[in-house]
Amino acid sequence: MKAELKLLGLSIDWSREFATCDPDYYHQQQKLFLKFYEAGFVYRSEADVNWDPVDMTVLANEQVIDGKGWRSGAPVERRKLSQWFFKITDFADELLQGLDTLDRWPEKVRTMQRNWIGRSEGLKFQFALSNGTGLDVFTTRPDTLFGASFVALSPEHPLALELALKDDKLAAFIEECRHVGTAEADIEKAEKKGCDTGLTAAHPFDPDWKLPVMVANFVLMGYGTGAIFGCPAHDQRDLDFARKYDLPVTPVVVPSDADPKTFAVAAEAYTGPGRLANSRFLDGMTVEEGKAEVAARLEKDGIGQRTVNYRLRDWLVSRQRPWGCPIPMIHCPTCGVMPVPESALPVLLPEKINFNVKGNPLDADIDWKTSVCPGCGEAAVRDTDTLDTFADSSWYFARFTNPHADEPVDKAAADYWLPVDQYIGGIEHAILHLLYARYFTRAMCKLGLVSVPEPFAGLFTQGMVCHETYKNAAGEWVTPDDIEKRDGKAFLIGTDTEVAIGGSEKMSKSKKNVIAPETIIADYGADTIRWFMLSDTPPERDIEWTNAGAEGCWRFVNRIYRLCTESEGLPAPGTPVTATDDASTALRQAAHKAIAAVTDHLEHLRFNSAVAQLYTLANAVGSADKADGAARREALEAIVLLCAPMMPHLAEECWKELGHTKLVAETPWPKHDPALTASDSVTLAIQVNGKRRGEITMPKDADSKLVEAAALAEDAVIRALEGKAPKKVIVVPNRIVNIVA
RNA sequence: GGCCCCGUGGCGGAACUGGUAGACGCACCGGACUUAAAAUCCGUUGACCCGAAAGGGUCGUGUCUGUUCGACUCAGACCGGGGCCA
Repeated sequence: MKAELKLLGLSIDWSREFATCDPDYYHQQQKLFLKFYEAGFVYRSEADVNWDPVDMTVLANEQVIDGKGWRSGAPVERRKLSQWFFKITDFADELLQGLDTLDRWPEKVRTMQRNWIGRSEGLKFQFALSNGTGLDVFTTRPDTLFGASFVALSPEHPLALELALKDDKLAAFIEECRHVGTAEADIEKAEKKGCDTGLTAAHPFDPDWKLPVMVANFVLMGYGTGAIFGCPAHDQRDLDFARKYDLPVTPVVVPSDADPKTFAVAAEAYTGPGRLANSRFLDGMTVEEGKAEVAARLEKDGIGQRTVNYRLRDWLVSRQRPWGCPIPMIHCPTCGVMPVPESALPVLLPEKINFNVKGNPLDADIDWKTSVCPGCGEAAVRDTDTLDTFADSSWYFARFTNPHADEPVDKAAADYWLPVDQYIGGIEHAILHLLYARYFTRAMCKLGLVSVPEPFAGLFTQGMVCHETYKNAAGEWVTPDDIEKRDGKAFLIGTDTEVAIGGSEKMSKSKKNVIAPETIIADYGADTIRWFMLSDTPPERDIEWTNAGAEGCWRFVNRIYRLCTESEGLPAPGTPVTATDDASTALRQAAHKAIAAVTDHLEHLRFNSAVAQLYTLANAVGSADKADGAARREALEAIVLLCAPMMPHLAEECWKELGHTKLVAETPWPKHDPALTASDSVTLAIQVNGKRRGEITMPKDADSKLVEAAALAEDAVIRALEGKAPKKVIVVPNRIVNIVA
């Protein structure tokens, strides 16, 4: 990896290099963990967690994609375990509001994070149950309270579990629910099912109105209070459920164009705006007024409270893996959970790890895990979990500012460098890494370790490099290095054995569709591959690797080199350009326009457009035989300097060939001369009734009357008008003339 | 289901706040140089039609409507692809 980066000639300060698995790094991370612990940002709790049966570890919610572990792809299971959590939910609101300050982040990523945090305002209130207890529910639609027809508990709700002890049918139902995946999407897609508890709940505004209390598979324990009231007319899940169990469906919100007396809900719940109906004192109110009225009344009665609820869950960071950063905690039978004193850090991983054990090798390593309690000095055991490796990448950028500091973060260095000006990563990090890193930075900021609340001022999400995939008859992936193409079909090199050509996918080792950079660099050189990767596709899109494209870039590299070495009659470096003939002036204009355009494109990361400008300039130089030597030198030097960020090796070579003794790297970026980028004549298109009929060349900023007269005098215009008099002439200065006939 | 993004030649893609659609590259074809080839250089290339030619015309940015003197660009509906949340 490092060798590849060096071969590509990337400008990286290797003196700051570290690996997150270095004991020094995880030593600092353990200190950071303990600071978080002291500050109350970390807690331990028993909870239903996502268990990856292949990786044999728990995963955070963010790391479960479509019900599967993000690394292993195995369907996750639910387990109840005692685990460490970062209290990221305490930061939910500021993480959400902070998104508004990130104006150099893609809107898409900000939206994804907003959705993930999932803030919703609503009302928490209590139902009085027939067994004499109270049940808290959360709703975002208190306005629909008179449309309620049941109350539902999550299968994991404590009350459900308690009732199941005496109710076999309910216990069996809860057991059945456990077999559905933990992902919300799975639960959503599953058929809505429920089981009656036998209890009833009194409507908060009418003690005589009793609602059945059910346990339902679509109610999430992790959202709100794990209990809801169901209003079938205005929530699709509730409606599906009500239809199945034949519960009443009473519309209480009526759209403005419908009659309250006849409005009915059939197969689709109505979630739009409207006026309340069938709702006693709420009748006639809007949805918003209804929400406010119900909340105010229940708050006054002391059984309700307006609350904000988040979808975001706390970040589960314990991992049952023998690599990474050991959690610096000790479990003492007497003192409980004790942090390892800072003087006893780092807690190093064992030197030898025995993987031939069931479960976590650290847990099986008696020598390693046996310790003494820092409180009472008696025998105790270490926490055998390691931190989620996403923690490692959540603060490394702060460590980079001074990677050798004795503390996790050197404040002065961090203040100098942070926030990161331009962060680049794949869109797949939109929620995981980018949310965790934002959380860490805010937590560190609260602790005074850094001064900035946000880690990355600018974010750019780049695309992937893709390539065709190949499979042999046995269905195994075949690397492109072993393929040759004949008549659009692929064969193993030197044989008639055909292989199937699959779709183009992100280059990955598992699919073997990787072109190793070393090979390409050996064939074409590092600059060709750099140029190729930038040349056609905008960086945010996926790029399709084709050899044909690379060949074209190789030609350009050679062309630039030839232009610089074979041009004749160039004056010495630094010679002022004095010629004013047309050819020289035209070349100078081309050079300065390119300087202005390339500079602008590069600043906006539009590398493909910058490349196109350089081709245009190279074409201009190539055909400027008549231009003065000094003008040609100026244009060539512009090409070399403008190419340098993309093709540094070529640029230095050409710069030397052009007679310079300093490096391009030491040379200032070129500046364009505005006098040369503004031409004094412009070509305007002439339209008749919106159709282009010709063009005229006029002095820049010519008087509209003159432009109009010139346009009307054009042969093509006269022909198109067919003798009709123009009704109206629109002159857009320096751009276009449209004649309406 | 909701929200968001995307749809332009054979291909990758240009086109700033509505103002000459297809820049630039790839590929293809033709030509020059060469005994020949490679390399290099020059030229054509959105579709269709008229013309011997010069040239001229019609259509054209997923589909259909609309706004406008003028729409790849704005609005609405739809089709297709992708993403996020369900």
